[in-house]
Amino acid sequence: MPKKSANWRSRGLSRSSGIQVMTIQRKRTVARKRAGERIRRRYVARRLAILRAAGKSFRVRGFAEVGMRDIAAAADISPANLYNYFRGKEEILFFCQDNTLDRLMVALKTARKSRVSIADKLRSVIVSHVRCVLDEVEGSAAHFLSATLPAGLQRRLVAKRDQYETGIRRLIAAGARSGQFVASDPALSARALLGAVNSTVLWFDVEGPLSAAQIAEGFADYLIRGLMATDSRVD
Amino acid sequence: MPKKSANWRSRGLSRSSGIQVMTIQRKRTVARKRAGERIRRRYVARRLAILRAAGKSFRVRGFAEVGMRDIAAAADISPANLYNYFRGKEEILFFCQDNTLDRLMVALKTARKSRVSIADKLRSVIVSHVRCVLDEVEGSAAHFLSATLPAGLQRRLVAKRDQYETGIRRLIAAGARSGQFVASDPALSARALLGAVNSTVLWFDVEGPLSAAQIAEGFADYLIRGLMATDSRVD
DNA sequence: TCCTTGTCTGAACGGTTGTTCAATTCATGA
DNA sequence: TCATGAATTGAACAACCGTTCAGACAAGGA
Repeated sequence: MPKKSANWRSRGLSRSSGIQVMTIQRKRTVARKRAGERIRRRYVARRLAILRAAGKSFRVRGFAEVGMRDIAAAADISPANLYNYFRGKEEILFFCQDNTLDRLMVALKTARKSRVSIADKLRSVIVSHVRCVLDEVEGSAAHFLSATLPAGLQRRLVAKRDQYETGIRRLIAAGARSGQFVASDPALSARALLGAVNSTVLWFDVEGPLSAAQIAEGFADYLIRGLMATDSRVD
Repeated sequence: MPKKSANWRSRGLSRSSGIQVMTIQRKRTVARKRAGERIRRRYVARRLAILRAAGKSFRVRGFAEVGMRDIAAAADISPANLYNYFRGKEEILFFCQDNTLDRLMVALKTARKSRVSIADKLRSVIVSHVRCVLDEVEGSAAHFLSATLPAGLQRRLVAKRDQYETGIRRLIAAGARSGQFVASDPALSARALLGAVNSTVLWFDVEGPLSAAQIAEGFADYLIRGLMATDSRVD
């Protein structure tokens, strides 16, 4: 890392989901007075395109192996221009993973609210998870957090990930309490389950024999069967 | 990568398991005539120490994040001296993973030969696998092959890994044929199983609440239960 | 003892990395 | 049409990487 990045041209809309990422954001340009809507839209679109390109690269080659010049090339942009949209490489990774985690959380909450059995809720979560991380346009391996992020960003990602993991753990625990699932350590089962689904990014091939949906179904079958109490089996 | 490493002081015993690694090995020193046993032993001991130090670092921080200077520091040695024992960083990673894969294969073969049920064979493999990758002295995440190795080494590792995976797949298929396991896609189940056990290296903490053995047992319970046919359940 | 041989190291090399910056092009609103 | 500011870029920077190398050091064998 060459230099401590000092100042960055703030944009007023640095985070589309509203959360303030960096603690200090020195403003080079004064706050734009009612910035043009088209400009703003083009800006967020470019931003998204970069995130997609970077996410895809990270997913197939790993964070450390992908350079800024690679990301720039994948996004059809000059390396320097990346810094108009992100503070640096680490922030790009942060948004990739943060975005994926948000989508996982949405799927979790949706499943929790649905009026089906706990097993079916969990199945829905697993299927969504696999499709989410394997999704070609927005996918990102959410659980492979390289420990190289700055402490603050890292802490926020880990917190969100833990929230997700806790949700799954609670689902498993509830299933056990209701007698539908076998009694076991929910933390351990959750970790095994997540480890399995996350590992798909390591070998999934878009042109391979199995589609993401097929993998999702197969994994869900296996991973839920392992939780089922014997006497509640239906098959 | 600064330079194509050209010549390297060959040692005659470059590979303890006998397989020739590099195709060309220019000899700087003429073949040692009956080299002193003490010298030889000290040499392989240092070599092993380096591998252990490097493996531990790789496991907790990842291949790309660990520099030669880190490995050297962890092994209490100067960076330059590493090159007396290995051709370079990539070879160190290769030996780490190759060694782990060898140990996994041994466990697999042992389990296969034992006269127990297929489920118990698989359980033994899973338990060995978890303990193997979490082992503090020699552990290494065998399935996280960074694609940055030179093609030749990479090919050999992948071949060995596939051999292992096929073994597990066969075990699952055999269980299904015998009616002990439920019918499913063995390839998919094997991948899920391996993904789960390999992911333990990402969160395992030596000082955490769960020992490696406990994790191994818990994972084996869950992952085998998911394969069991309903009517052959005993619990 | 001396000579040989292997072990070890500090300093450096070339290359690549993430990042910055001055300058140029482009788009926009008046 | 022009002026303003955003968007973009090539070139450069400092830091770090894996690696090399000449030479200092230690240790056996004679």
